[in-house]
Amino acid sequence: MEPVRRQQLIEATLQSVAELGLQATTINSISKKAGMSSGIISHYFGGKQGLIEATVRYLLSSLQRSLLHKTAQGCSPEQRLMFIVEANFAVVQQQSDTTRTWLSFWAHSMHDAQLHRLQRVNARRLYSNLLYSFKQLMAQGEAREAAELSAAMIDGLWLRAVLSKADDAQFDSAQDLAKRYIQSLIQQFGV
Amino acid sequence: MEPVRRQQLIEATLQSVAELGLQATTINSISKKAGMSSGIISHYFGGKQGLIEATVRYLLSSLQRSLLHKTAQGCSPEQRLMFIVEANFAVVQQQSDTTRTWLSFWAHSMHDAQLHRLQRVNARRLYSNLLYSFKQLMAQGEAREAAELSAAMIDGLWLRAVLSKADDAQFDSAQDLAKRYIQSLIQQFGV
DNA sequence: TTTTATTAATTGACCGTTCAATAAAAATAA
DNA sequence: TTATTTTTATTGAACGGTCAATTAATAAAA
Repeated sequence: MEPVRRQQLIEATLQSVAELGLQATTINSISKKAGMSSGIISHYFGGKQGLIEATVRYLLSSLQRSLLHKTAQGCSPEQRLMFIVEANFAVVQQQSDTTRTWLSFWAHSMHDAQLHRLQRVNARRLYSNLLYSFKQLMAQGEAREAAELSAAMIDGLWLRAVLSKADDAQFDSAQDLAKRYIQSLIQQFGV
Repeated sequence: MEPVRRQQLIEATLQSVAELGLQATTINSISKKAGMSSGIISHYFGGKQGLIEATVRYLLSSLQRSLLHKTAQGCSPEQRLMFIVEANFAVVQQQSDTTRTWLSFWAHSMHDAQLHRLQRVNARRLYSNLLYSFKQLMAQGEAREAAELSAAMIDGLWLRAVLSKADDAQFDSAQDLAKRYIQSLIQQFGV
């Protein structure tokens, strides 16, 4: 029963944060959405904080899993870079907007040590995923700069799309810009 | 007395949000920092919400004012673009980090209509400030794309620096990357 | 005195957590 | 099989604390 309930509560949390924001998300708003009692949260997660943290961990591993799945049967470095962009933008894919949920969590990470650790993992992972492929296309020094710039461009396009409450078409357009930017980096620095 | 008190309360709000986050900022934490009673907030701002909104407005106008000041006695399009970057990164300037304060506000804007309007103003202003200078250096179509990409790059570098709790040196390094990126855009698209 | 500025105590709503009670399921004994 | 006990899963009311907002009282200035 435990793994089922944990998953249900995590999904209810995602829904509640997407809808109300982290600020207005309470154990009541979550448990009501999950169709359970409020006490169950403390029972399975030790408290609200534990559930929030588990939810972020779930998002993180989803992102990672989606990238691994796309690159499972090998691909070229260029293609892998495009997959990284897709994975990072496709956080939207699932029902409702998980995007604003990420933003809530990252903003909160500035004042929460545990969440900040998770944020750091996420930022470094994007960078090293990019670096790995760039290194196969250019010298190490250029690859590092390309990875840093690409990471910033992806996050920046994503952030501006989220904040302006962009629709799917606008998200796709931002994703295209990110891809074209990476291709221009390859052309500029590639051997 | 009113304008003095309003300014004091706005600055106390900035301090409190930078220190505790928007989530944990209460009318008590603000009024204590300002050395006043909690009731004064309702008196001058109608309530907590009004004070938060006034604080964001103050940040927005500070940003705009700082750019206007730098470009007061005319400058070349390239130089103006560099000034835009500086203005957007120098939100740090004042004591303590105002940066995480911005992040708190923008995250909250996803669930607050009034704040969302202010965010939209800010995003568009950065874009059109950039566009104005790019148009003097390249064709309109290229200028539009350059402005969009630059805005995303600035925001992305800024976001990653804030989230990783970068120190002043790392912030400067991010700022340099942004400037160099804009220069590369000019070289690429410039007539 | 009248007006303005400010305080500090109070109010009612809501927060997260705890916990005794209960329902359902599983195990054991008859 | 049936009856009984034990374990597991879940509830929801109660508690202590904190929030934003209000308000009557007070101090200072005009």
